[in-house]
Amino acid sequence: MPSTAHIESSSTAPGAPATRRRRKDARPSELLAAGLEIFVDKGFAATRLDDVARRAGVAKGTLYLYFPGKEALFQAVIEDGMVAALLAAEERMATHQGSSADLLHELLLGWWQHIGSTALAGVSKLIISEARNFPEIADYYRERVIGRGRALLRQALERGIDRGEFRPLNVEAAIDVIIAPLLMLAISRSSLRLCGQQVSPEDYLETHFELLLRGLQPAGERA
Amino acid sequence: MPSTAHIESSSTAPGAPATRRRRKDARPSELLAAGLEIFVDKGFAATRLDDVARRAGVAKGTLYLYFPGKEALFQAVIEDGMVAALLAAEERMATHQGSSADLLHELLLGWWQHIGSTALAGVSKLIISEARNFPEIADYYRERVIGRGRALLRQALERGIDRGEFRPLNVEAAIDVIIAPLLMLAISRSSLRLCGQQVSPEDYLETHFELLLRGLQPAGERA
Amino acid sequence: MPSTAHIESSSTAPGAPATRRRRKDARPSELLAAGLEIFVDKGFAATRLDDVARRAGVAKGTLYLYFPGKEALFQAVIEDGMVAALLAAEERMATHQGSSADLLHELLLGWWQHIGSTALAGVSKLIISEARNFPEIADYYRERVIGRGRALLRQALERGIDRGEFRPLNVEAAIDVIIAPLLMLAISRSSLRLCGQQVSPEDYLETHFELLLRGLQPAGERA
Amino acid sequence: MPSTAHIESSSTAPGAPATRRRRKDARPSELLAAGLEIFVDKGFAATRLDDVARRAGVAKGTLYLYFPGKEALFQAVIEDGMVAALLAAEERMATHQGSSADLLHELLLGWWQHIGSTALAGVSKLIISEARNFPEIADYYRERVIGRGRALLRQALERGIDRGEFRPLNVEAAIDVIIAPLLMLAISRSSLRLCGQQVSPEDYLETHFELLLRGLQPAGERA
DNA sequence: AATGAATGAGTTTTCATTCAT
DNA sequence: TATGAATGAAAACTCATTCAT
Repeated sequence: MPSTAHIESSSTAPGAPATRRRRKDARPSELLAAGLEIFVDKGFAATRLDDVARRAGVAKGTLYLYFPGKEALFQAVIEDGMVAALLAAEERMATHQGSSADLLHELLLGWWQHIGSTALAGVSKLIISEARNFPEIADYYRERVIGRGRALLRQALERGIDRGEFRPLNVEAAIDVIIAPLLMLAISRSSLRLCGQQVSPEDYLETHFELLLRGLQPAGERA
Repeated sequence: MPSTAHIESSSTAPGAPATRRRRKDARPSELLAAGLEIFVDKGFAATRLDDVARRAGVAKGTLYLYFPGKEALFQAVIEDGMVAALLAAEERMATHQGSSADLLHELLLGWWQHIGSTALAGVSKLIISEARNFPEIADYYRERVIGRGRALLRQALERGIDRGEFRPLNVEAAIDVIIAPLLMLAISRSSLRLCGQQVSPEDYLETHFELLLRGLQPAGERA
Repeated sequence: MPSTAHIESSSTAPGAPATRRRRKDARPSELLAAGLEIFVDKGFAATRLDDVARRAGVAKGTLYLYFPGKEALFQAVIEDGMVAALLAAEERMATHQGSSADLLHELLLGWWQHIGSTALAGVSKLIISEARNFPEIADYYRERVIGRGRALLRQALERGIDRGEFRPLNVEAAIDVIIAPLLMLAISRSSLRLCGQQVSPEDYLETHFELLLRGLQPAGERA
Repeated sequence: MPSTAHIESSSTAPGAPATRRRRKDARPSELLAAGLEIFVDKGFAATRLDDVARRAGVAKGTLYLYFPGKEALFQAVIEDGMVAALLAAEERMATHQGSSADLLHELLLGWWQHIGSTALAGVSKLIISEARNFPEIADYYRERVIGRGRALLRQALERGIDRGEFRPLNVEAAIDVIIAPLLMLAISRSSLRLCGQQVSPEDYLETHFELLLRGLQPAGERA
């Protein structure tokens, strides 16, 4: 329901024929949304296709009209989520003009607004839970999604270091350290608020940013 | 209930009779270890008890002599892991005398040495993956394990702030932000190195610590 | 019920309007032909109505406009095949004037030309495969088709015996023995050439006839 | 039930322990027998594994302890039947000493006694019905079983021709023609007595033999 | 008339759990 | 205690049949 990956072009012009045309084209995304929800909730093995179908408002058999099987649905769910996440990420990168600190801030908040706080956050938990059972999917996710995110951060960090805004440091390690709290936030929300939930996501992210910014400052500068 | 899953060989006391030590005690821990491994690998639902038994070197039926069912085994595995983790944590807290920075460093490294790098790390992934399916377990874990870890960190942070070694900040949020990279490291190792694996765990942790320390420094001080 | 399955193009009368002849009549025979092909190939249970429809070039739903269900289609296919086979057989029996041996030869070859070598041969395999699942159909087939064939042979044999062209023998048993190679040939072609296929159908039938003729000769006569 | 392919060595010495040992070793052949019966009756697709299990007196799941799936059971059933049939055939071939006519007679009757009249006859129907769905099985059957039968007949015919007992003729075609009534008899019994059933199998075979023998006689000889 | 999306009963298959040995 | 054969409930998947368009 929330943020279905495909932004349904339900915008059939107001004057369009009332003929509620066969659901054919809407179905897949309804199923994907339902699948995402339940897969995230229960995991792959514990998810019953019957439940997915019911949540999507169709019968079990209908699901098989659109996906050849459980695994295919799972893959489609992930892929769909990834595509949406990447689209969201790309948009973020509109050439930024401010300071590197601002850019960083922008990245963190942007992630939260367009991914972390949406249903897409669940994909992360899913990948983590099922990585061992679906290594190819995990690989793909690491390359495409994580990789993209890392690249964005790398750009920001390196620019900051070049400009003397940030102190030199082990960039790759830093990237991972910066991403971790984001992923944990996403996971936590999909899991059962294991951590990072004693405070609001906003405070959490703000604190993360503050610590990070000071942590990156060149020696001798003031906060 | 049955003690540690991993620190086996505890009773191979030199003077012990060559006769195999009472299997009764050994079996459960072998089963727990096998269970942990496979549950972490596959998740609860996808784990076949048959596989667990085989890995433990017993027949499927034997498992039922020690645990009333799959779920009970799962709970025992988690509990066992948690107990071990807590024991490891407590030992760490021997009244520390150095600076708060040192204490923090000690906490991070200690976690790595006694938990993050051991099989116990898998428990985190397990909890995350199954939290929604076993809310009580997740609750318990959050209170006991995460809670304990948070308490340790809180102590360290508050002491540092009190002593003027750290700047004042949103402690609860900071705790979460500090823990996140640790959890991600643990999870990552149990999953398929989704992140935090471009660099060695040591570099990763060191970078985390460096960033953190500077991030915590009172304004005006030099790194 | 609807006539022959295969002798299509019957009404392409020269003077017919260019407008496609009423489809209504054509559909069933297309469906029957498609049904025969696939039922023979896969058997009743393994045949998907979807495939039959596709092969007939219509949608699955269309099939239900002409037949109330799968079983009805099956029955119609068999019936249609039987009717066609009987028509073919009757034509053969135009009062024959030659020797009984010639008549026999005529019967065997005629069977081959009008049934054995056509799609109708498949019906035999179908009946054999499904007899136990559709006893009424098998009964009907035995009475009508096999019975008719047996009658033709009986006539020929008895005429030959009466005229002294053939030796007296157990006519009923002989009929079965004579028919068997024909049926096996038909079946074999619909199955996967299990036997009777080391040689051409023509040689096979010729050898059958030769053996038979000598076998029927009165004692003391030369071949 | 009749003629289970594996002659169960139930011959556990009379004094053996009464301990009805786990059925483990008896199960497969019970399942094969049950499978043969039902597969022959219904065909592959229409056979429910549940029924096979029930007929074998076990639960559905048990079947899977011995065969990985429906298709595997099917293959095993065929293979088992073939092995038994071949064994029966080989025994028949004890060096025969009489006339070629006697040998032929022996072959036909022997086939009836050891195959045609037993449950093995059903395998033929099965192969014919399912040849198109399981081409490899059909191929194997043609080579091994039919091929073996043809070889036996070929030997007999060629010997007879060499000795002048039979007239020269197209041996390969003759083989097929001779086998056909046997196969039809077997099939007929497994199907619904479509033919060859107006008379007893014995009369049928006797008539077949008589016709055949006369049909094979050198020109000029008396019956 | 024709279509093909949707349905759900029916089968195959898996696996936690039981229990006789 | 330990075993592993047996069970059957539960879930994936198929496909004949229906029906709104």
